[in-house]
Amino acid sequence: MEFPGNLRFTINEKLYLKDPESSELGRKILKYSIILIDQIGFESFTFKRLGQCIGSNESSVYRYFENKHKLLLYLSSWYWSWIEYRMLFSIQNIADPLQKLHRVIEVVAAEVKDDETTAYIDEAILNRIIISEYSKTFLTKEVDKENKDGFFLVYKRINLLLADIISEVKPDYPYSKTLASSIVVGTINQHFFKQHFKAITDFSGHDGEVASFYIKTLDKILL
Amino acid sequence: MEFPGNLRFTINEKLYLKDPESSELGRKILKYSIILIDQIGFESFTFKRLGQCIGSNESSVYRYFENKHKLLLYLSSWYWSWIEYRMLFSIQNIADPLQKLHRVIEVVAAEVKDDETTAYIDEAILNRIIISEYSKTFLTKEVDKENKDGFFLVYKRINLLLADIISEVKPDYPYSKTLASSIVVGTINQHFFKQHFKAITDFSGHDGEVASFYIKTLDKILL
DNA sequence: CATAAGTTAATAGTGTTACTATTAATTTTG
DNA sequence: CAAAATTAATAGTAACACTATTAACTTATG
Repeated sequence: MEFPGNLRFTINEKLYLKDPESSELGRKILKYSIILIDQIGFESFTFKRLGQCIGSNESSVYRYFENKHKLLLYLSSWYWSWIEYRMLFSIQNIADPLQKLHRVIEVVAAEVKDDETTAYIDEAILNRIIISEYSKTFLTKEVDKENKDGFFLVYKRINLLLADIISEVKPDYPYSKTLASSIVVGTINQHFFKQHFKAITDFSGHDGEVASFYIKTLDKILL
Repeated sequence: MEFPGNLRFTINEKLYLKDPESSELGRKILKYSIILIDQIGFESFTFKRLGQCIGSNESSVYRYFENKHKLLLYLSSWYWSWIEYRMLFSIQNIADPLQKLHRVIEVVAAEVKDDETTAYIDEAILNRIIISEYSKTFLTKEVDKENKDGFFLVYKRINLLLADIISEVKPDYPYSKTLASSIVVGTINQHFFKQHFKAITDFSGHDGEVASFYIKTLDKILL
């Protein structure tokens, strides 16, 4: 797949105080927060450590993001926008619904290799962060308020895109949204189990297993 | 369903410093930590606030649990032990594998009404905590170490019990474990979506919807 | 070109959290 | 009943999340 270089997505403005893509320091914050969260985990990640990491300090980071929760929401929005883009790209000019379904599943369920879409965002590492940290963005007491603010819009759009394709494959299927959402979140869970709870998966470790499980399962459910 | 009163489960000893079921204060800690975590969320929950809540203080709580993460793991272990017990109970003397599968799904996927199993644990509230906090117990950098310590054993046992029943229904099905784990974690996700991301489900809000979705889906996959 | 205005970054703080060491009070036991 | 063991509260510490203030540097304007 070939993508235009230096892709940019529109991110909800309420997620940042100053656009991190607009300055050198901002791009450094994005790049190294991804690396640092992956390395030490979101709980141990602090703006102080990030500041040290980029040769700046805490309060400079605070001028871009209100707190680390918003930063994680920003990175997640970026990730899901990138997935959405690739989903739409992968089904361009494809007419057959089943074909579309399979391609879209490949995109959400695939292991991500680093891709040169942007210089300051390493998609492979970001994918690991989403696997282990994404659910923390909505498993909070503020979820309903933040949902109203549109912080989960891109994520929900991806779920509905998949649901629509499911409906194209089988128009009378009554659970397209539930099925879609259980697959999108399911792929993330399975990637985690594959790495940490091997006992409760049948995967042997090679690429594309998660996608192929969901494709086979969907075929049985819908055909 | 009828259960013996005052049920007790064996909880991994590494999860506590002093057995909370062995004293009045300990039982109060269990009871009110469940209520408080549900009320304010796990992030805002502190031992100081819990101490105030039970008319005691912080350091007394620390004599029972090393930190709030271990307390959450304790509560989760209790919850999954209770689910496992009810799963096994529900399939006693049932010979038909498909019947067993359906009953077991009803147990994992059901909304929990308070049950009088124990005086100091409100299962309905605990179920809400599991829905919004359980994944935080394993989405940490310590997961592999804690997995070796057996902190997730009961959870994995439930997944494997379901996988075994799937294999009984269809012995040649190659993904029983993956399917089982995607259902157990899927039910929890769907309950959350039902409450907070209604746009990505097809549920209308009445009881048993999640269970019935998974039962129908499993029937299509396996039969 | 000088100076005001605006932007950026660092210092130094505050209140809270997570956790510990110490001491005081109570209960158990020989 | 005294010694030993257990329990509980006080008082502390280091780190964290976040803010107010000030210093420095850049840009705009008369």
